[in-house]
Amino acid sequence: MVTIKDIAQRAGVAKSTVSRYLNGGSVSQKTRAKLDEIVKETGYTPNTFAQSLKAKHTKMIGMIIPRLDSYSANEVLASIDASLRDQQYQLLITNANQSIEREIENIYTLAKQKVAGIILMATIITEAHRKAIAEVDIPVLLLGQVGEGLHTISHQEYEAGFTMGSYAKNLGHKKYLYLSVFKEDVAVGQLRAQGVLDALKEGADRTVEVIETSFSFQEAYEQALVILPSTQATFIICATDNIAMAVLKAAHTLDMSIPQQFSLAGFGGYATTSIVTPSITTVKYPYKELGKVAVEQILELVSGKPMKEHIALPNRLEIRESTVPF
Amino acid sequence: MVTIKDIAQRAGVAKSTVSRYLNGGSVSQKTRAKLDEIVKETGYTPNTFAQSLKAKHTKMIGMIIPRLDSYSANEVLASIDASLRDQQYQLLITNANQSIEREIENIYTLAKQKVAGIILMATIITEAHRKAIAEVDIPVLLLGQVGEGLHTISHQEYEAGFTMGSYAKNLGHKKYLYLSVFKEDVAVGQLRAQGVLDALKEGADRTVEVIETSFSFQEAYEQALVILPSTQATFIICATDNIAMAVLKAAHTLDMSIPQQFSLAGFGGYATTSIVTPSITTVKYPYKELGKVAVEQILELVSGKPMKEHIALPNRLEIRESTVPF
DNA sequence: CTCTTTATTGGAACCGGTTCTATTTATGTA
DNA sequence: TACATAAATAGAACCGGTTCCAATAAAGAG
Repeated sequence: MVTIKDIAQRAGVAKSTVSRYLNGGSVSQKTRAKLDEIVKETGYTPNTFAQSLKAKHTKMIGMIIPRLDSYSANEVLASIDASLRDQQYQLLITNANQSIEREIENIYTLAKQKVAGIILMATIITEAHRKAIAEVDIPVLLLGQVGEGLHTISHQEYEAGFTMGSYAKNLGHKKYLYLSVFKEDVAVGQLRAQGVLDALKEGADRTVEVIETSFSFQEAYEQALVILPSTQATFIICATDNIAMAVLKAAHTLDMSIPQQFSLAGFGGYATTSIVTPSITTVKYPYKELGKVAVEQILELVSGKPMKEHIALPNRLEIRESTVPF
Repeated sequence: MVTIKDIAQRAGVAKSTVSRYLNGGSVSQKTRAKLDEIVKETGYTPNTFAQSLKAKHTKMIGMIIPRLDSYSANEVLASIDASLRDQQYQLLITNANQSIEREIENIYTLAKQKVAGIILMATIITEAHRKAIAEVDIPVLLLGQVGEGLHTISHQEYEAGFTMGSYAKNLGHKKYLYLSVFKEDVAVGQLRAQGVLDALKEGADRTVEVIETSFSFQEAYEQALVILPSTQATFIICATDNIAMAVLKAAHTLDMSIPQQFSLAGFGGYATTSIVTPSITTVKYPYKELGKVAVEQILELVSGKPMKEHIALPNRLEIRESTVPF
């Protein structure tokens, strides 16, 4: 392997000169030309580790995702990857596999890799998260969830819920079922739910039942099989498209027809919701945009500039076949 | 930041002793106990970069995936991530975004990160691939595709095709349509296709039409909209489940019913194929197993042990609602 | 044609570890 | 008790870069 020393020897200069040449310091035309040639000839590239030993950090951004098979995470990831590339940064992805411990652990692991910044897609923010973030002394950007006092980019969850609730209300339905997720998840379990409920609140002849289910397709499916036969609801709103898909499948299994027996809607804008029959009404989130903004912001943070503590992106209702007037 | 020097000073020993302590060299009970305490107290962890400077490689395995939104890639990824963790290795994921150039580029990038080994999910193996693999001097394991002279773990593609073909033949259909992908893809475009065709070959009253389409859902969908109205086929086999889903959607759009008008089958065992209606007959690939074996093998290679050049995993036909006898 | 000022350059120290060698200390054996 | 052998340790060199400082060379001013 060719090192800076080899280059220096070949060129007959000190290695500090080569280092300056590589990093844009003052070097004469003559030596620059000579080095240009030698570097090209030898195909020399500096050893990243030697560089990072002294440098405070690398040209890498670490990203922690909750699971590898999440549609939304992958959409965001793809966008972040592309944007980061434009800025000559490398993306280092680690998987927390739905475990809070692994999330924390990965923060430290990435810090050890001396990434310049960390983008964290968490589901909940615990004290341990805050402690880790404070300790690593690397900018951390939260994605999707809001963390008091931490830099955050998220979706307008409350508004999404409210939009969906209002849409449903205007269709004239009286009995609603909202399939939510655990409350510890602030973005989905609280804000999104609250938006829906607030929109549907007024009016005495309207009832909204809320049942808690899981992000997992399989679990939601099994629960739906139990709930559907007895529900009075003519409009079912699910906290995620994944849950909506599970309800759809359960309906098929039970031989119930949508939207004849009940309307169905979800959140997320997952690609599959437009493929199934009937296609499912959903709120489409701008994942690509989220990724783009996230990269802009983390790089700002990395370069020491301040950012607004919290940025929330708007979303859009997408009406499809699964919802009809009462 | 606390360094090995600090630890050494506190303990009143040389840093070489601390290094030995950390790496399991010979250290007396007394010093070991003292160091145990000091390390715990200070929360010291060695600087990875300093370690990697001398070490030939790190405890990281790099993985290059073709796209971030591929179901199969994610399944494999999840499994590899878990297995690698068990072995105290870190997984570094990079996305080639369907570009051959980026695949090559990522091989070099990962090499610069001094990963111990690289797992490459490529679609085709070019000369540039071989050149890069030879140059980086790091074990590279091919996943999914077979590369002459390179270490490979793949699926039994031909057998999968043959199984599906035989199954279809036994249902008594006469006219088949096989939606394939570009031939440069050896695993899917050649082997899988050949298996299907070979199974369906014999018999004079049987016809098989082959049309080439794309891995992309959208493109396959648009093509299906054109093909379906005029096809005579009563059994459509798609090279991937993704394509099968596209055909299903096109059928819905065109108001054609499956399996009444034609049977439909795919390959892959994607989760969504069991969710849609009708659920789609497919060949289920053991992604988890593939990941597990891949980790075993790459670690063998990393430790210098030889492996069989080519390992191919078996798969299994999964019969669902979308296919019926003629 | 000197004297400053500025642009280049070389050398040494350093980043935080690992590893080799020589030395000291402990242990076992005759 | 003396001697051989094994275990533990210190010190120095090294990995491949960056950075600081002093020295030299080139350029501009008087």
